[in-house]
Amino acid sequence: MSTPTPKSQAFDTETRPATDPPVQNLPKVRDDAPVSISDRTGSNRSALNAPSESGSLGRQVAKHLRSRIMQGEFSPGARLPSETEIALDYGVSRVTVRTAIKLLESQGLVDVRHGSGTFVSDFGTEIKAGIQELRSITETIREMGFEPSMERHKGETRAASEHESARLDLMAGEQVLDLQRAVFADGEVVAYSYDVIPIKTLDAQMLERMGQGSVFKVFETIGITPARAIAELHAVSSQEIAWGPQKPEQGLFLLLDQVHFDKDGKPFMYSKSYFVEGRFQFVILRTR
Amino acid sequence: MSTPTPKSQAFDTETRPATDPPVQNLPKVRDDAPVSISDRTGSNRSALNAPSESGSLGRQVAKHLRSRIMQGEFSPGARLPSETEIALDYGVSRVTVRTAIKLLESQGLVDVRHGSGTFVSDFGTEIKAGIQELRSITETIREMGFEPSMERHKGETRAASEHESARLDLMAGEQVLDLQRAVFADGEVVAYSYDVIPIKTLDAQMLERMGQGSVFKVFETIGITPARAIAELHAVSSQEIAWGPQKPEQGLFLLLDQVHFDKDGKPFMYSKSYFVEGRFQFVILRTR
DNA sequence: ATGACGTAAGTCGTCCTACAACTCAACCTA
DNA sequence: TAGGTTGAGTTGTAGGACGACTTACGTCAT
Repeated sequence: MSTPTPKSQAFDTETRPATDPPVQNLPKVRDDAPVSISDRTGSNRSALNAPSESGSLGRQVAKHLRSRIMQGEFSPGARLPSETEIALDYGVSRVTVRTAIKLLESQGLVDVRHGSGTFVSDFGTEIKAGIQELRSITETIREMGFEPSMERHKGETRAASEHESARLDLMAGEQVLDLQRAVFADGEVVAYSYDVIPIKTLDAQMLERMGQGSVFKVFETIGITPARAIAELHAVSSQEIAWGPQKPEQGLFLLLDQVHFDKDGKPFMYSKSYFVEGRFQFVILRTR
Repeated sequence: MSTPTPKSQAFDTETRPATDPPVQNLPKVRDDAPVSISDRTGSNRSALNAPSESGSLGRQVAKHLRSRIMQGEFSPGARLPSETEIALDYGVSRVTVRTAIKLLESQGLVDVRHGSGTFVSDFGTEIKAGIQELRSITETIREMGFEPSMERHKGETRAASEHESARLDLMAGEQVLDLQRAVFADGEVVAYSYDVIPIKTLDAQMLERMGQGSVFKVFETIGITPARAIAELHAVSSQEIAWGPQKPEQGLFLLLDQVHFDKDGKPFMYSKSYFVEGRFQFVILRTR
């Protein structure tokens, strides 16, 4: 990156070809050299450039702030540095910092008070098991301090049911992978997962790998990133759901019936997750 | 407040004086007379100033846009006007519009695409029963197109249990109002609500009014505005919960066990709402 | 001393202006 | 016709300025 095109300044590495100044528009000058600059101690300026493309700057900052909060750098109730300070720290504009903070606020992580400051929400850290955050079950379990594991009970291809076709936006009778697994936390069963995945999005090799570990990991390798899920909640009492030696006696479950969408709005998985009542704490932060 | 301090300028009126080049900078005068100005046709400029104090400008705009979307002015998948247009329409800056849109985005109502525009989310309108939106049950029922009603089954004062004291941050043995009600939609029972409210926040007159209608309405009259709730979800199977002629046979409920907080972070109500399974659709939009 | 009041500094909210980065469709060229 | 280029439109970020609110502190009269 010879002539440092100010694109995403700061966090280097970036899309731009290493070759030369892309002739943007007109004589857009801006001859400043937005790099170098001696590193102030404690600066978070270079902390952002994630693995690869991580969304907008604001989201990157939000992500980083979030992890700082989660790791206890700011304890619940504590005040964050002012927006201006944070902006200087990360080397971004205050506008960007504000979008980041707005995001965290909407997630209930912080609490912005006009004229006073931004404070870490009192719950905040407990919330991380919250449903509204889209993440895989295994991921959630691990963050709660347990060791997740899975056991495949069934994994076969079949034609999609009418209901499934509707949810996944498929042709009638299209083939799907029917995956049934038990989910464990520290060896204790916490949920039974029924996943349905359209075959067409997978090649043969994927089918096997879907069994063990996180399904989402496999999706990532083929460029499918989960962006949203729309979920329905139900209480279920049935003996037909669980299996195996740890099958719970009373057969009472909290059902999360959800369709997953990628960032283009295309559905790529339909799953019913039956959580054994009492083994898993679901928390929702409701805001206005 | 004699001298009309320009507080929330904008609607009604307008920031800039129609007179002449605003001097800005140092001698901060601002001698404008903040009224008049003919109404452009179709302008939403004056649509904001709600009942009274409605939060920041950005939130007001968000609220108004939200209702426009809900009322079908923009159908799912449709593109909203550009940020600049909306800003002109409401007579606010683009920054403000952006904060509003960010809010709607975080609620899953719209979908912002860089370089392309802002689109109404495909689900969007279904979501309005979503849990993460904090609103009273009656409000939710009404928005779903049913007529809500309530029936008080019990309403007495007693000492708070240990568990309740912990949740509500009370002294041991403090008095609370124990309210038990059945919730109906178009005459059909959909939920059983167990509410616990500290007495100290109420006067005698309030106690009666708590019985009928929305509890939140009563709270509003004494200046308590619900800002957040932290809720736990459970599946419950029991015959001890419901009562009355419409008592459901199988006794299967989705329990929303929640503590409500006002904007200062003080808990003011602890409630357990048992929703009769199958009668009420809970939808959650999960995002990352 | 004490309490009411005004003042000033700090911080979030909004505005303005100017670009940068991205998308999409129309156009042009090979 | 196929493919690349251009340009207009839209969201994202920057920077500077000021309004509105909160808080702490100092002043002053009691």
